[in-house]
Amino acid sequence: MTKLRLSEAPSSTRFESVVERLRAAVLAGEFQAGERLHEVKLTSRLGVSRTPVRAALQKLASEGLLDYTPNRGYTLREFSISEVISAYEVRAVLEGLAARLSAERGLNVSEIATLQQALRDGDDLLRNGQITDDHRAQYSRINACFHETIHGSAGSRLLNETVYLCQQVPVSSPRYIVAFEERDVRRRHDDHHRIFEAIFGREPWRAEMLMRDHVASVKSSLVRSLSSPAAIDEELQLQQGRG
Amino acid sequence: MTKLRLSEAPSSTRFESVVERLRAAVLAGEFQAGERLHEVKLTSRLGVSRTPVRAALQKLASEGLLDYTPNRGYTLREFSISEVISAYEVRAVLEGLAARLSAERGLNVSEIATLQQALRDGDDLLRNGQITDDHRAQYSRINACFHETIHGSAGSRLLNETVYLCQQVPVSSPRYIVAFEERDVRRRHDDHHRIFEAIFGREPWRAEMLMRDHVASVKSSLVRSLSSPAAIDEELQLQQGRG
DNA sequence: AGTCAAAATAATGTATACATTTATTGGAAC
DNA sequence: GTTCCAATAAATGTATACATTATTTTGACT
Repeated sequence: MTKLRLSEAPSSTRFESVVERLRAAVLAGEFQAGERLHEVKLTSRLGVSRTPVRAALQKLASEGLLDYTPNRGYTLREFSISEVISAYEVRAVLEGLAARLSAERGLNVSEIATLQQALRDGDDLLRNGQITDDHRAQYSRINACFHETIHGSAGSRLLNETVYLCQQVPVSSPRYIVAFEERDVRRRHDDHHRIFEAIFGREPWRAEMLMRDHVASVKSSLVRSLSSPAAIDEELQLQQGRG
Repeated sequence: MTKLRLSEAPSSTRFESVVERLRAAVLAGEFQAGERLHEVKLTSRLGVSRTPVRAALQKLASEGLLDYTPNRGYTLREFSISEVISAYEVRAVLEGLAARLSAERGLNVSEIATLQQALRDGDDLLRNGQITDDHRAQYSRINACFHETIHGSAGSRLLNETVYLCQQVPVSSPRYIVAFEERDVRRRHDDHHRIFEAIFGREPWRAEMLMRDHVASVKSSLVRSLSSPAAIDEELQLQQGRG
């Protein structure tokens, strides 16, 4: 019945399409921080009526990307550096919890297979000497798969939803892992091996601690990269648009 | 300009009013778990058009109270006992993080005053021998004030939003603290004193650990109370409506 | 009787007109 | 020139008609 899709669901409704297009526009920096997003202007820009636009704005606000004030509409939220950094802190404790719950509950065979495959894929990718941008992009997918499998195996929908919210904070998204250096990638892949062992071996406390430090290390890398002025400019563009 | 209000903002718009009324209806158990919430039926029931009803449904779905499927509408989400319990786990790690960040950053004078007042109010309330239901209701407010002040002092909006989501899980709301026994209330008030000391004394690690265990102890009490079959029935009503 | 398909029904998705609130503009009073 | 208020413009809030999709019903065919 439904056509075979390569990646995601096809946004059957205009509302969903507008959500994706608006989010992409925001993340691409097409609006300034604090800028107001007028419904009617977006209407002409996106070629749909106000109804799906309004719904999309509400959804993006619920994801934390926009601010909303009754009778005054939506504005692009400002993300301070400290807010971005603390998003990693939040994600670290949540993913740590996911690892602990997963270890307490135990992995099923499907989850074990997926995680082991992700580990092997990572091994293969990092075996060769040099790491290209393409490698980094591939590893980003493997990394997402590894983490998502653990989130899922924790068995808490609320936990999944809160982790999702953390990843909606602009620079906090896992895909920005491509910005990191080679030794960081290798180190994090080693982390994955140890985390899997801890969960597989039913060591909740160790799994939590390892995962927590694993995610927090991304924060550290970000802070380190933000130490150079050029990097700060770069990140600020991503966060706040090219204001 | 704006009139003085006793508690909350007055929901100037129909949309906000519908959100509150619908949420109250859901928490009062006026719908069954998995039941569909038809827009048109709610329209006649609430006396407004579909537009604010749709927006309200979307908001409640974003809070995790409803499920949504495109072209098929909204249904009341089912909350399993394990989901409710893990909501406390999530809240525990998040509030633990809030305490740590608060201790790292330091309390300002206003926050110190608020927390000390909450501690004194609790002391006064618990000094007298017996604890009535009215006392419990009062303590519930004091408790909320204490925790909210710490969340705020952590300085992370994402953290506040994720904690809010945890509290939207039906039975997980702090107001259900009234269900607990007297010695639990006293024990938790003692926790508050120690947590304040840890934050005030800039001991991040200790503050996190204490707060985490503090919130997790609520989970333990809930699990204990769920051990008796009668209590299980009671909680299930709260969760799933009187289906 | 059972199964399947087409028609009818009813729900959600969308566009749009109107209502209400907010923001802007212009001018009178000081 | 500044301040304030009224008038205007423009934005969001709401209702509703229509479009599209999902569900149910009906009836023909096996």
